Amino acid sequence: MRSAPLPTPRAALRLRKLAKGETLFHQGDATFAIFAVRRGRVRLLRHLVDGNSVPLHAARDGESFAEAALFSPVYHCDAIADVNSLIEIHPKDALSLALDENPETARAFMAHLARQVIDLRSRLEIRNIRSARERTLQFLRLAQSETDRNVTFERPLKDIAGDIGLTHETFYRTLATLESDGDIARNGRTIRLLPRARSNGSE
Amino acid sequence: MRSAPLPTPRAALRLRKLAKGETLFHQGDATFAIFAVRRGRVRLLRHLVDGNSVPLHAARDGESFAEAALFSPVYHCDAIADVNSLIEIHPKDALSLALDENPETARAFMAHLARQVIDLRSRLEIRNIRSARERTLQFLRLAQSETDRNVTFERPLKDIAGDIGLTHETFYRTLATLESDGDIARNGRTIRLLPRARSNGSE
DNA sequence: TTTTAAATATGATTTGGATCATAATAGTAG
DNA sequence: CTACTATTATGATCCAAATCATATTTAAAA
Repeated sequence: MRSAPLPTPRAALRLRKLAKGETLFHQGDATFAIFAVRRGRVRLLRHLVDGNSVPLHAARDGESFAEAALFSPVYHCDAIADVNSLIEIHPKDALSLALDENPETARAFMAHLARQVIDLRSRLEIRNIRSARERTLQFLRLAQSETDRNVTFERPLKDIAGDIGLTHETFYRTLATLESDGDIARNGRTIRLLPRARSNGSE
Repeated sequence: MRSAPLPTPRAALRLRKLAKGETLFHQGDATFAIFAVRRGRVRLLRHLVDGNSVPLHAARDGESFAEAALFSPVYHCDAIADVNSLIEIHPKDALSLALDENPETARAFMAHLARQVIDLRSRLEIRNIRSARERTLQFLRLAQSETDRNVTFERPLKDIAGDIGLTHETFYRTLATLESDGDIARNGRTIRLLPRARSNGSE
């Protein structure tokens, strides 16, 4: 459920390479664009009045970020490349114009945002499950395709573990247990939910 | 950082009371509106092909939900009142028309969604912090007002604990420890971050 | 190819938050 | 005012996931 492309006119889209540690924008800078990560990882960091800072997000491959810049005169956080990254730059003026002039475009952008909201809410919901086993099962259920019951991860399981808030050790172990219990079948990064993998039958 | 109202024309807005357990819509139903919770709580539940179901979200006071219905012919989950609730109904046709005809309105809706995306991402980020103490501190830092360093919770601390993924016992204990360490000052549901409460200075 | 690094995997141990229990306080309903 | 309920609070114990350690396998680089 990665994000769809932003509806920026082709001609206006720019790309920029960021070296590890390089800053894309600073908190307080005038907003000039919103962005998407083509390749790499960008950390968003908010500085507080008391001198502390709070990590807000780490945007990864395929993710857009700083969408709110469209509606704000300044950025509300720093954006710093965590690793060498390739970034799509969607200039505010072009995007804003496209959104105002073309209702189709506006709808596409709204849909993009709405989908993200849904996705993020469900991720939070999954994190409310304490048990590694149940959390993993629910995650797999949500991630499975509509047609077959397979999930294929394009990224290392190690990273998936982080996504759902488990250490990689615990995630590997949990998958091993689920497999030996007959709840899932595995083939590398492809996992199939087996029929017996039902929710806790106690209710 | 509760959500702003949806930009529905006054005349089109409807209200509906839901009794505890009552269903607002079913997965697969044709979409007719998006919603907001005035008072109460609504659970969103997705049914899977394999017969299992996954909780997607629990929308509470002030929250909008099913925003994606604007862009989909059918609902992708059930919505069931968890407790007696009062719901705002924002009919699709009126809202859709308003969005298409008035760029201002469309912008307001986009901003509403974008703000939610930011908020949700930061909540997820906070959940990546394992230590109850650090998670609580970061949460307070994000929640503090821009001007003074106070946070006042309108809801029971018990509920706040759930929001950040801690049991209420642990949350109470953590606050007590932070207070006795001089990291925060408390007055009921108002908490002030004290200057010495800095991030882990090790990096 | 060989070398090196990253991902996958699993064992041993620790620990911090969950759980269970109980109580005091505040808030609400009668 | 009294009774009842929800919230806040704290102690004791437990346990599951984190941590630390160590291989093995896979993938990438030289």
